[in-house]
Amino acid sequence: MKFDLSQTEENYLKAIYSLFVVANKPVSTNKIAERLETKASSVTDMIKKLAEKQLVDYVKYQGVSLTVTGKDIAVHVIRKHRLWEVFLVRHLGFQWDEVHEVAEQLEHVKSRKLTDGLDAFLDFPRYDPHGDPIPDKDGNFIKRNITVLSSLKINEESKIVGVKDSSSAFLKYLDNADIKLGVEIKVLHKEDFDNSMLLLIEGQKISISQQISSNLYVKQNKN
Amino acid sequence: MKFDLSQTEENYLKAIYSLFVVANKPVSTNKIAERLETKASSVTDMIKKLAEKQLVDYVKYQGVSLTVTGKDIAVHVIRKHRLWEVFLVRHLGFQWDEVHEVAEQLEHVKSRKLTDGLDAFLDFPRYDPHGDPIPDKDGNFIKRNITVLSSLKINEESKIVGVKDSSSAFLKYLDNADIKLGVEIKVLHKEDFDNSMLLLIEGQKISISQQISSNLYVKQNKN
DNA sequence: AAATATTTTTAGACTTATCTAAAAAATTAT
DNA sequence: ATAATTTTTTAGATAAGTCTAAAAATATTT
Ligand SMILES: [Mn+2]
Ligand SMILES: [Mn+2]
Ligand SMILES: [Mn+2]
Ligand SMILES: [Mn+2]
Repeated sequence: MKFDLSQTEENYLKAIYSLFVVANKPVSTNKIAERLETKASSVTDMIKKLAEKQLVDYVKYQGVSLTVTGKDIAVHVIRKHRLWEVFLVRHLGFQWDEVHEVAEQLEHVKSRKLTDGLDAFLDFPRYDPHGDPIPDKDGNFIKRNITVLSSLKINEESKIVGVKDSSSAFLKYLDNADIKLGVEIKVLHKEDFDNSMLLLIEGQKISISQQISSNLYVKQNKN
Repeated sequence: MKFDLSQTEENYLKAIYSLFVVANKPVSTNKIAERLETKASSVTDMIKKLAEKQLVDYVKYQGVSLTVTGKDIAVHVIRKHRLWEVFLVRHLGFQWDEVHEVAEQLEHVKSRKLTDGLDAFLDFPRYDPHGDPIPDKDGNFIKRNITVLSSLKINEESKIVGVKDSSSAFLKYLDNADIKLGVEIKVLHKEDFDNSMLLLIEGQKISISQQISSNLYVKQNKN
């Protein structure tokens, strides 16, 4: 079977994929609707279509999960999305909070040669500007050994490697606070009252709320 | 009024634009249908919609032409198409006969920052891989002073600067015959019988049929 | 185990873009 | 100028994707 999916179908697969990754069980109609900013009834209709194409497994009232083919397609779309984000930041002067909307469009362009050519042009980047791993041409991911900053204890040292929330608002906050991916941090203090943290980042002491620390991914230094 | 057109609408504007450029009079429903490989009745429907949005001027049974806004949009889409073609050839290893299909998709991606960023990244190219001029950000074209090779007379010298037919078949023929944009040529002989031409290209004598010579654009050397 | 609340599906309607077949207008030929 | 031909428009259908409102199934309370 030849798979020439619509942008809408691809977006559904991507949504189901990422919801499944966090929940680890069949995804509900409502969750998909919320993610895609549409109505549950529309989701049901689309799911039936995808089930017919054997891209999802669907049991009425029990949620959906991706078939192997469905997952392959979803991962391929994610690959394109993240490669384009790298391109936009590295070569076209985009900020990391500006790339998502454009990548949402570019990820649907269909051309194997384009995707793999872009990958090679960028020298096979392994992470996108938000620290998310980029699947290779066979759909293989790097499985990251990652923790959320808020779970670190006092005096633990680690490196900031990603963002959980990649909204423009959050990313701009990080820019202003001079918090970048790749920098080493040390937890100096944790406030019991509001769970805020005092960090040492590149010689600077910075205090961040739990809202912030729970949306930053870190990789702990082995010691 | 905000213009967020569908890909289909943009393709109609582009088709009307290029048909108008050659005909220099309102474009017929049938011509548009042929160009877009659709049916005349579908074209009539779409034209009505575009007329309502004031992107085309339309008089029943008398054909369509673009309004100023419609033309601006069409030219902007053409700009994107050609910029992407340059990118694909220069940076992703595409051949000039491979770019069109992908550019047809990329031209519909909406982001001013993307288009202008790409333009700057490419160092503001003035021509695409087929020799077609690229409109600048304000929609201004270079008006080329161009002739068709078949109209040259014996002993006239000129430079190949573009292709009229940019089908993959024709472009591949040119590759095989080692006929590239930018090379100087001289007309050695014209055959009365079939209008074929004997050319001198980079020291080589090459004979080409009229089918070929009438699809190559040249710029005559001033002497 | 019923009653209540929530989630999911169905039914029917709407929009965009397309098609075929028929009607209307314009063009060309006689 | 009439007739024949071609082009263009209209009418009515279809498919994709969406919506609202109502019905059905599932989950939660009591
Ligand atoms: Mn993104
Ligand atoms: Mn990203
Ligand atoms: Mn092209
Ligand atoms: Mn071109």
